[in-house]
Amino acid sequence: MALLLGPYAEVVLHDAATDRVLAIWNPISGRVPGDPSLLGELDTIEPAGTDVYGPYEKSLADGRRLSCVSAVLRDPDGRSSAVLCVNLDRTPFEHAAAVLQSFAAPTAPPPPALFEQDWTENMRRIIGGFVRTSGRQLEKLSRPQRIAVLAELDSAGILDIRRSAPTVAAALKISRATLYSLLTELKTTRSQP
Amino acid sequence: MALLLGPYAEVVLHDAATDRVLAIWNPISGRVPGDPSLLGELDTIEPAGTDVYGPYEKSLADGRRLSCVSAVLRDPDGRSSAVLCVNLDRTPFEHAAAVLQSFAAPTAPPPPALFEQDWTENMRRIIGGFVRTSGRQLEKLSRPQRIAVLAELDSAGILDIRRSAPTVAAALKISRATLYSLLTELKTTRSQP
DNA sequence: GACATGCCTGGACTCTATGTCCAGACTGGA
DNA sequence: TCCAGTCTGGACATAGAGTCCAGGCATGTC
Repeated sequence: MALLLGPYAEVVLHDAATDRVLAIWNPISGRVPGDPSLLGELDTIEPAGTDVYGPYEKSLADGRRLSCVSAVLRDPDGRSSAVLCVNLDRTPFEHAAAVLQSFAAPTAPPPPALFEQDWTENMRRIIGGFVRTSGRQLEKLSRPQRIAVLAELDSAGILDIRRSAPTVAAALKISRATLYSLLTELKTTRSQP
Repeated sequence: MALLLGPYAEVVLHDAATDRVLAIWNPISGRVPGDPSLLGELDTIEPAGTDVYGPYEKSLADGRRLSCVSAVLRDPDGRSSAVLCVNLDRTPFEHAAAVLQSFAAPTAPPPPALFEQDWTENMRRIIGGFVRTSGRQLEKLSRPQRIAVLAELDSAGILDIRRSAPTVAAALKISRATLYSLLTELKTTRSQP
């Protein structure tokens, strides 16, 4: 697979037991065998049916975005034993697409059609992404981490939506009171760092 | 210009005095000389500086989207006398871009990044679009027309944003009371048509 | 085990935004 | 001139947004 997909795809084999990288081909992310996988709660991402997840999106620290699929490889007895991930660097395609689009595109952003109708989906993606990259369960986040998630949600405009507060609090599994407590802390530390 | 831009661009010359099409080359929109221009309040769209507007976006009934620029050609005395519009069919470019994008794109929509941060921009575009297609000034819309705009704004989620009501009312140049009046009428007629 | 610390929580509370109502003003016809 | 339809500012009731606090529940320390 690594050969077929040329220099733009990274193929990683994870050990599900130790949560570490077993082998890696064409390492875009710079990981080496033995590194922690940070798969976190991959198993619970998509409880629907198959053992193949994705395609979903991940980002590298340098901003490149990857399209990823993962497959769980199971023992004969059914317990998972390894996870195979293929990460494709999208940037070249995005660049080419941007060239084509910009040729005729108005400077105004393409009418965002229906404004992100389902903001709860949006919210869940942000929270889910944080949980996955931080590698800790939602319930076990530290206070600063919770504040960080809130900052993301806030700057994504989620909190400007009517009646969102209770929903957001529920999604973060904290009380409404705590939500506001975190929020004021976020704002004060932002103005006096 | 029509020759240069091949089969994908329509060039139209409008008579500002009679608001009708003077001449048209390569008619994508199917208009012929003598047709009404429906330029509406083009002159007030972008009061900033020059006599060249755009690029902005228009749509055809069949769904194709056009990138458009307009230039006002003035008499020596400074009053406008004609408007030259170039409309470029974006669909071929969009198709090509879509092919490239879909190759590596996750099925999930690309994280709408920052949720349409500036919803007021969004709102103005919807209102502006309505005014332009209806061809009537904002202040002179009929009640059903106002309801129609509100329906668009509503289904775009604008009204689900906190504190949007006063801003929306102001943008529509109606009072807050009227806004709610229109809104209840919209909702009752929608449930009992 | 006793205590201190830090955070979370439910509930009570205040204040602001939302939505409703109405009398009066305005507008475009008959 | 009057009338019907509509818009408006202001008064109001209610729901939602934020704030506050006395507890509760962990964790860590002695």
